[in-house]
Amino acid sequence: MLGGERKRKFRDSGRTRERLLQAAFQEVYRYGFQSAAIDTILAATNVTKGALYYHFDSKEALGHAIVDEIVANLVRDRWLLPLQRSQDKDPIDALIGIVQAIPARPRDVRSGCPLVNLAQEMSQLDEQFRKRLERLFLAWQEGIATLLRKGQSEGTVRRDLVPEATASFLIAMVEGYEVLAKNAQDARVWEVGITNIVGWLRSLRASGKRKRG
Amino acid sequence: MLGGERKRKFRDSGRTRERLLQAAFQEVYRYGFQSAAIDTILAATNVTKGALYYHFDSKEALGHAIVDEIVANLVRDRWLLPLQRSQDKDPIDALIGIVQAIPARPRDVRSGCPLVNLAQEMSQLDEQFRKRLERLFLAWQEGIATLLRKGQSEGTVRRDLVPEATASFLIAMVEGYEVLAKNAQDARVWEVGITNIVGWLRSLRASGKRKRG
DNA sequence: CACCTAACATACCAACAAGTATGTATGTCA
DNA sequence: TGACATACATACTTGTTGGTATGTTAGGTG
Repeated sequence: MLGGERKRKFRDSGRTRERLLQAAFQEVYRYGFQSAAIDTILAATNVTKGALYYHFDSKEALGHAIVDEIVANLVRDRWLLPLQRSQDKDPIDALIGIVQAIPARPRDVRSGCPLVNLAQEMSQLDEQFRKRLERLFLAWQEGIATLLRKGQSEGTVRRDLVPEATASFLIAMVEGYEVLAKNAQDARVWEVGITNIVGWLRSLRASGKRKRG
Repeated sequence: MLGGERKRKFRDSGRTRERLLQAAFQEVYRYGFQSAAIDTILAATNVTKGALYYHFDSKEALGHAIVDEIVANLVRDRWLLPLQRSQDKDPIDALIGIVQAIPARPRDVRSGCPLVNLAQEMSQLDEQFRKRLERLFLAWQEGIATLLRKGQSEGTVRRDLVPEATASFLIAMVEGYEVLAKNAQDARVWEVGITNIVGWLRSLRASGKRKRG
């Protein structure tokens, strides 16, 4: 007995917090942090203001939690974990696969990348925000750079390129197209971008392959 | 007599409008459109609310004017005119020069690109904004594509690439790095980006040159 | 069962926002 | 010179915002 799940609809602190975070993320993702309205988040979750301010000290703290928990997880799920999981594959093929797996549904394209959205809006206005976002960017970059280094030592990636700089180049391309596609509100812009990025990725291959040949 | 300039300090409608636009641009550039405060613009210009709403129907109309007049001029001055002026030069060299001429002072890097800032914030929220911004993006892309086409017909640019797609690729790179550098609040990120972009631009050259040898 | 605190709920506030109603001064032209 | 539209100035309204002060209730503990 002692049903762990049943009747846990009320007074489940962790779940309330999680629901607030999710709704807040959606609101911020849509309207930006500054224009995100607390009342909208409350309406979406059927939670009251007292409850929200019990879980989060301020709107700013709520925003920081969104970055630390939700956006960080997105980066992890879409990049860091796939990068780790492809330790045994060809690095370039792995990167191509990851890039092509970025959500390309109209809804995603129209809303843009959460990380870029927040960085663009907040990095100049709130140093706390900026630092948190920079952590994610650096982890992202480092994940790619590590894979590139591995490819270089294995002879599948050109040795003349600097892993960190190349990684940031890839990130810049992805984000740049994300902005373009978002402005165009058109998934085809994104698809063209993917094609171009993939073409560029192929150009990173070492010309004379060592392994397996 | 009839001094055209003297005592034209007051009641100069055009000048008042222009000052409002400039101050509004600065405010929007800094805080974003939604968070830009009319009162701040008024304080910065010593203009009253009645005067502002005489020149602009609404905050939205003010924002549209910023895009149409100020941001459009930035695109024109930094890209379209330089692109036209370099009709006689090697297209790749011209593009490299233009990219390297993008303002890289810390202040510019930290604030980002006005066009990207606005696109990122508004394209999903206000179709009027989006359309105006898209006009600028398309003009930008077309300017680059035209130069690439010229290079292709002259034999200095690779014939296998699609001018429009390549142009948008370049734009995505520039904007992507602009976002990265803005988030890092570090001009060095931008400089690394320029180096990478220039390297990529060189890869667009036709391998065997036809003209001049 | 009593008690206590974590987890909420309600009602309110002060600040600020965009926008407007209305008044006033200025230049122009008959 | 006087009428009149242009170009402003002032004061106000209405709505929204993040935040808070003060309750109330659930649920575990002794």
